[in-house]
Amino acid sequence: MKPIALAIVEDDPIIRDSLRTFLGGDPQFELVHTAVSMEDFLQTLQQDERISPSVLLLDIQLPGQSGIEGIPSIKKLRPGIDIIMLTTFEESDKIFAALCAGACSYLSKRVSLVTIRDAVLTVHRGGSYMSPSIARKVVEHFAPVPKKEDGPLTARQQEIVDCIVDGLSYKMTADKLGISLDTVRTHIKHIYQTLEINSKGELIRKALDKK
Amino acid sequence: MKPIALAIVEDDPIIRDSLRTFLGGDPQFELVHTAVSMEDFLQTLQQDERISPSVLLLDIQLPGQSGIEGIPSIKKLRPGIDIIMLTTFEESDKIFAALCAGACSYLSKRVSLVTIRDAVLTVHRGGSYMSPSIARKVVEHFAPVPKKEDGPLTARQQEIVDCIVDGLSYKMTADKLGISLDTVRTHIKHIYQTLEINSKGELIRKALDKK
DNA sequence: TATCCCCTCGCATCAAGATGTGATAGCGGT
DNA sequence: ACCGCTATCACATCTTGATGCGAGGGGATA
Repeated sequence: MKPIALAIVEDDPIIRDSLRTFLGGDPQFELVHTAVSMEDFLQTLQQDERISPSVLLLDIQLPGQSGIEGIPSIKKLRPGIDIIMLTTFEESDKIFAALCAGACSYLSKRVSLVTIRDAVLTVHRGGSYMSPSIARKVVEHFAPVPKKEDGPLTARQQEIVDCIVDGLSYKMTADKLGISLDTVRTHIKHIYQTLEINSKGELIRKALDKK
Repeated sequence: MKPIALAIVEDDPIIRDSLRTFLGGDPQFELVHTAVSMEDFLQTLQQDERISPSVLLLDIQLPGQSGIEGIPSIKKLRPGIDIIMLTTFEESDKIFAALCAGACSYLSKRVSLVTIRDAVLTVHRGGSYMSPSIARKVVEHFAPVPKKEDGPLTARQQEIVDCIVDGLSYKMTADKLGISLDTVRTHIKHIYQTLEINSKGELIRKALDKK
């Protein structure tokens, strides 16, 4: 089994050294690079093509460019790299920003070195490890609340909305539903009042959002 | 420490019994109910208010109503319950459907009983445990691919699109960007030509689709 | 320099949408 | 029988959007 090429970007010397010692001393890993800032790391990747870690432990809070901001640049230079974010805080915003940018795991720094080691192994096997509390935030993103309420619109109103969202004009909608143009207008009026909006654009967005 | 009230819904007698034996024999848990189908379980919840598990292990593949379909009903009867899905397969569709319905963890049945036990404890502490391969699918949902291809629009055009999609009118867009209404119109015109569309509605849908 | 693309702006016109006032009719519940 | 809700339609008015024609300035490039 070839060792896993590993890189670390972390500004705190204490944490950096403890990671370096623990992971670097493990024959499963080969610590190919350690940097103290995004700028540092990116420059190294650019200058030396041979440095190609397969997993990166990346601090989220860095002086200068933050870890999250740097992810796109890293991915551009080494597309296949798997990124594990390390963080002190567990703010939802940061979590989602990091995941959207392309991170594949998100760990609180409070976890043990063993957990971090296992996370690296897991990620390298194509998995993903999340701290439990972070995972919970992620799943809550999918089901913000048992708010499965289908809009407070009547069946007829929903039909009109569907037509509009399908790109039909009022006229075409009227034809399709076999009613008059003015009736469509009236429905739209009521729909706007109900949804507290006032333009077709907002209607389409609302309708598309909840799908 | 009070034991965690636990329920199990699982049709396979072998898995059900092994869960029952292992978890039921652990003093950390109190196994308040075991059902073989959704229908069974829902009926029990309805008939006996006292049965109020705080964590539910729910098979996804059940005869009759599936586990996913049943989640809304369960949540309606016992809103506070934390649901851990158990599954044989790891299809993205099912995973997301379950999470959207309100499940808070998702486990492959291949994992060990110890892992399942730990997942229950984790969930009860307000966390969430995901099998690594499932977690990976979840994170990929956020960053489908480094497919950051911004449409064939110029930077300026994209700014206008963003405004429109944000619900602004041409007038408001013009004000926000500090240009004239006519200029916005001109941009829109070009954007429509480029994207081969001819209405604000289509623009919004296109823009929203690729996000 | 000549050329091309992009951003900017103006005017004009017609279509589409937003909004108000009002009216008729059916259906279900009190 | 009366009330409330929904669906239907009409007319009027004003705003917004779609589109065509034209034009000047700036930057990049051949």
